[in-house]
Amino acid sequence: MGRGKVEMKRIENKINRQVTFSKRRTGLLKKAHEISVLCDAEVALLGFSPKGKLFQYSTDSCMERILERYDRYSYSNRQLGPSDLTTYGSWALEKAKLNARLEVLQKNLKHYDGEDLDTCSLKELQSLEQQLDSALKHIRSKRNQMMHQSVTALQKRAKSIQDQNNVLEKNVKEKEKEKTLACQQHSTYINATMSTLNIGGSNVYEPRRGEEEIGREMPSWMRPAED
Amino acid sequence: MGRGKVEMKRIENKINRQVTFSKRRTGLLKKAHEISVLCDAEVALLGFSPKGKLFQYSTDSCMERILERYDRYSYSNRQLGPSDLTTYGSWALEKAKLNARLEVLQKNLKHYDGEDLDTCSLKELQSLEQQLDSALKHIRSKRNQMMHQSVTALQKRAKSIQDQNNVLEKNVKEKEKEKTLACQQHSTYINATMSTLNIGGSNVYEPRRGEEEIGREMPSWMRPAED
DNA sequence: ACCTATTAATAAAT
DNA sequence: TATTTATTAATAGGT
Repeated sequence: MGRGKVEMKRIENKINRQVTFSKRRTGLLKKAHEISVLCDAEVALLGFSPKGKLFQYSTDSCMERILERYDRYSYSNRQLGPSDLTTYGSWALEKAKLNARLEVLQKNLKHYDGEDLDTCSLKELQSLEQQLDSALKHIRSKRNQMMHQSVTALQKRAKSIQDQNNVLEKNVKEKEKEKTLACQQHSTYINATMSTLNIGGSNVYEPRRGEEEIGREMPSWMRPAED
Repeated sequence: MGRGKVEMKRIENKINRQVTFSKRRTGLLKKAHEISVLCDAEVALLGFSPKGKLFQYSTDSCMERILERYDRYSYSNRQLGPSDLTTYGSWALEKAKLNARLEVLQKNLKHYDGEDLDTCSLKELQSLEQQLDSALKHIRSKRNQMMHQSVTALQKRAKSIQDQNNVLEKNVKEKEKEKTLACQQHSTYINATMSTLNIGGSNVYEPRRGEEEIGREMPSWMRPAED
């Protein structure tokens, strides 16, 4: 919304970026507040400007309570144990548990990244290989599906533009026909006058059509991934 | 925006409230993402639906880093001493950070298992595919290396056993020779006696070599996986 | 879930 | 930075 669409990528001009940030921050905070009020939802929003300055919003100005709830939610959702072990004494235990869990997950992730394999047995390696192979199949299938969707959407769009084009072209041809007719009538009149006054020459204006933009907006996967 | 203005107060109708929440949540997440991309800002957004279900967004899917930055920012801004870290609110934040990190890791793990791919963009899918592909290469290379090591070790062991064998065989042949000689001497003596006493026949003890055990201990990858 | 009239957000200009 | 305005985007209410 504004004078023209915006591409969803970093605004390179520093000034524009800062201005847009200010406007959009206002909008974002407003929207966060609105959903909070209208829908009885608890919302916490925080961020940093391109300059690194903090901005935040939280329902009832209570960031801490929401973060706490987030904590409890994350916790209970993963069924790691009672979520209300938030008293002083339990903190160390909780932290230890979380850290332990983190460690396990990170090790697994490392394996999935093909790192830290020296501690694996051959059997573990084989099972890992099998799992990754299967995951890769899933991912490729999903990617193909998404690409196909993109292509379909593009084709649809191209067709719609082509239709529009045909209509326009027809329109233009009619207009030219009318104009030619008018010119002929005019020059007939001029020539009659000319022959009387003995002056020569006549000009007809030829309009040019702008270039079309089909294909300018291609889906992201058609472009090479940046960095 | 919609068919008429809306009053900024809680929507009483439960259905409408839920529908509006869903729509606005989508919009809010989108706006958060947009300001993040367009303006190079780091944004974290989290909240709970009227039903209490969590939703969240964070730049680069890294809630943890942003909470940490928030933590540091608040910290330096308030210019508080380390003692403040022992207040309840700081615990909540610490835990939130850990939980956020856990969540990211678990999501990644799911992706690595080929699950939960619907929330991925095409670009994310492609990067995931690339990563898994590379990991798979590492893993296969590691596996080949281990197999090769196994084979080499086997060959070495086989050779050493063969050498031992040769020694033993030589030894045995010598022993036999000696025995044969002894027998011959003995039998010469016996025969002499025999011929005197007229008793016939003779027996030579023939030792049997035990079976060798080469190949009994094969590396685990040569066996079919159990169960 | 999809549609569309209408309001809201905002990009660019000032 | 604030205001204006043309334009796009979000969405309320309906199907």
